[in-house]
Amino acid sequence: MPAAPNLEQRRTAQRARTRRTILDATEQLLLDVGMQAFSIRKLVAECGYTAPTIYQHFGDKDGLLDALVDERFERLEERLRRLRRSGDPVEILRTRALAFIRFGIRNPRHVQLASALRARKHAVPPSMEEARALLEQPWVQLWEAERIRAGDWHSAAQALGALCTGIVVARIENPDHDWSKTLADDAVDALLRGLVIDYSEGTPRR
Amino acid sequence: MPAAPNLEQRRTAQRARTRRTILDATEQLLLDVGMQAFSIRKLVAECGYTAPTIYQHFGDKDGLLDALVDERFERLEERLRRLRRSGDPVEILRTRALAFIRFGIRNPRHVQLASALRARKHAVPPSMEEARALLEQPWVQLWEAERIRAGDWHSAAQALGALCTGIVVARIENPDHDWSKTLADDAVDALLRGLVIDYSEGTPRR
DNA sequence: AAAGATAGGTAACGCTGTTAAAGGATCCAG
DNA sequence: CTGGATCCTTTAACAGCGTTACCTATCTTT
Repeated sequence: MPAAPNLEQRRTAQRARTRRTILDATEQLLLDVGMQAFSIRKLVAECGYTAPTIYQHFGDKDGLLDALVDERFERLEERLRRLRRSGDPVEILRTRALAFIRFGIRNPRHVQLASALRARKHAVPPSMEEARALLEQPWVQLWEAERIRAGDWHSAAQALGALCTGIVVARIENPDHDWSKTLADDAVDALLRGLVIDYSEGTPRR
Repeated sequence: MPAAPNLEQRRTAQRARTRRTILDATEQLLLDVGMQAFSIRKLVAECGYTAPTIYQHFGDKDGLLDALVDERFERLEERLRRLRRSGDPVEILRTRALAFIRFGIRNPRHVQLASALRARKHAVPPSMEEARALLEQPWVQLWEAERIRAGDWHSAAQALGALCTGIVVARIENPDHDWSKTLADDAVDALLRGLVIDYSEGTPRR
């Protein structure tokens, strides 16, 4: 049987609860009115707390949105970690890249927010950096196995990263365009074919 | 010898001049303070005109920025048109894609602005759409020559477009990262190798 | 029971985009 | 040469924004 909760424990628990409430309301309002029309005033009108409370917990409007984005990107990090780690590094790359793209397409507002936040401050949410690292890491093995066609290891990793963000950004920025259903698969496959030496044809896919 | 300018001609000339002044001041202020801190008040304090004048000419803050972006992207369109149109379509694609990326890297503020504007309104600057069309057009020839490896024609075009915007966005969003000097060349080459059937090795480049 | 910390509320400051109403300059008709 | 119409520009204000100095109530500790 657990001991009665300490004072400090209760306090931090309370803090966590109000943080949660505020974050949930933020997410809801953001989905309702869009990130352009989102404002602290509307948020406090809906979430029950008042402005200074929010500033006490998150410091800043950007801090609040940062927290929201970071939290969501932690899910991506988790998912990437859950995918299999062993086997052909190219296959790992392919799987992670597709998961990355899928996540971006399913969370357009958060991606957009992350981009806007990075545009004004220099800070990147740590979970996002972590996800990128997971997407770059398998390239090291390929490099050591001398399976990278041209250029250095960074170049290849950055190329795949750029392709992923490019697909996500393009699809987010004009969702009405009739995007090829197989775009992500085709593009990632093609880039990997072009970058890696012996991934030309005999891949298990298709 | 030209006739004395008509009244209407003189008026539109005058309009064009003030438009020019305002746009130049906008560009300057934007470069000075960054797009986050840019405001109409600061603009009117620097350009000599007052707020309603600007609203008369551009309708809106977004309209003003739209005009600025559109104007700049017309340069890209021109440059893409100036590049050679004949020869191997793959080579045309490669050249245009690299010009596209180069332009984005050299005009980060305008690209960022275009992205931000597209995020709130649905409108895309026409010159930007034109540039994209120029980047997609050569794919049709490749498709007719049955030189596209897998998927449909749209898929390939969208993949290359996504890679280009991805590289630009990535480099703009964190300019401090030490980007591989050959990233753009390597990435575009690799993707084309993976997408097009007989572009594997014997390209004139390198 | 007194004292002190702490979460939360009140009300204000300075800034923003935007616009209604008014002021002039410039051109045509008589 | 003069009266009137048509633009273009300015003055002054509105509503909403992010943010913060100050105050209040509640609850733990001594």
